[in-house]
Amino acid sequence: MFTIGKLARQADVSADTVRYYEQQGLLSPATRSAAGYRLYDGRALRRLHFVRRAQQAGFSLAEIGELLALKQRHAACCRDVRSVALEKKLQLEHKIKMLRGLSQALTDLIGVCRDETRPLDQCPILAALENSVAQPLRE
Amino acid sequence: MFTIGKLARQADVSADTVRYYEQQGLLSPATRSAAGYRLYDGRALRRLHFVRRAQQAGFSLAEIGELLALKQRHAACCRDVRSVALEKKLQLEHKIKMLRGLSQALTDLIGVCRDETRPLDQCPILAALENSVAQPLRE
DNA sequence: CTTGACTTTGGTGCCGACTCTAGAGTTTAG
DNA sequence: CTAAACTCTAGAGTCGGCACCAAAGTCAAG
Repeated sequence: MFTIGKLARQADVSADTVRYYEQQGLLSPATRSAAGYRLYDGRALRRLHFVRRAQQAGFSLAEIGELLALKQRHAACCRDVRSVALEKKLQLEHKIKMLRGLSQALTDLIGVCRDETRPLDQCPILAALENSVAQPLRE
Repeated sequence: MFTIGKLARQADVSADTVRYYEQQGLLSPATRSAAGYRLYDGRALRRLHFVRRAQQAGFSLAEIGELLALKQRHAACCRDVRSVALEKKLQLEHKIKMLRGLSQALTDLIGVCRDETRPLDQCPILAALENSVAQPLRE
């Protein structure tokens, strides 16, 4: 059993973050010491790692909460987890498309600027921004 | 000369948004009426369009502030604008790479889950999240 | 002249994931 | 025994880009 600081160091997060996760219902101490210190065990450490890794995989804390809830319910099966992941992947790809649209719009803007020494009032980038921008992707 | 509501409608934003832009130093009224109403002219409208289009191109309000500041300085030239745009494009592409890494990590996770009816305690997705996740891209 | 639409200011709230503060109590190393 | 390091709670602050509110003043139509 170890205190919050040791837990936090092992997962490379701050103690504040651990307390925040607890407040969000993602992680709770195995028990408390007589003085009220949170005490964690190996399971808590694994759970904290789970949270961090799920974050690295792009899940929000709320979504991680769902995953953890699924883990609890024995009625749930692997398909449920898989569909959460699929849904998240769709969201990610949508976002990527939007960003690619933005990137392309910038490429267009940069492309129209040939003579870099031109004074600003003739800058085609600024002119393009005043009139219109290559449509990214509509949301 | 028109009041804030008319300006806002012409650019399809709310009057609150226009005031917010003013507070951020992006846009100010040409003058005020005797009663203190903000009064805008065509230049303000063009500027507001500029702000919105630059947003569509992926610039934050702070970055748009830089672009506008460049427009003011006559010493600046087209190259300066171009380099702001290039920088922004690099940031965008970095973000896209990160997201693609996430998406790939999710693909991997989804891929290991073959038998969807398996009970949760054998779910390979959850197992993978407990142990490690395909490294996205390190920030 | 009244009604309703508009505008003003200053303020608060929202999302997400923390981060920091203050003041008090606890544990540990020397 | 003392000083440093740690932990507790509750609450506020951060970032960006607004939305929403109230109370009061102003303007245009009928």
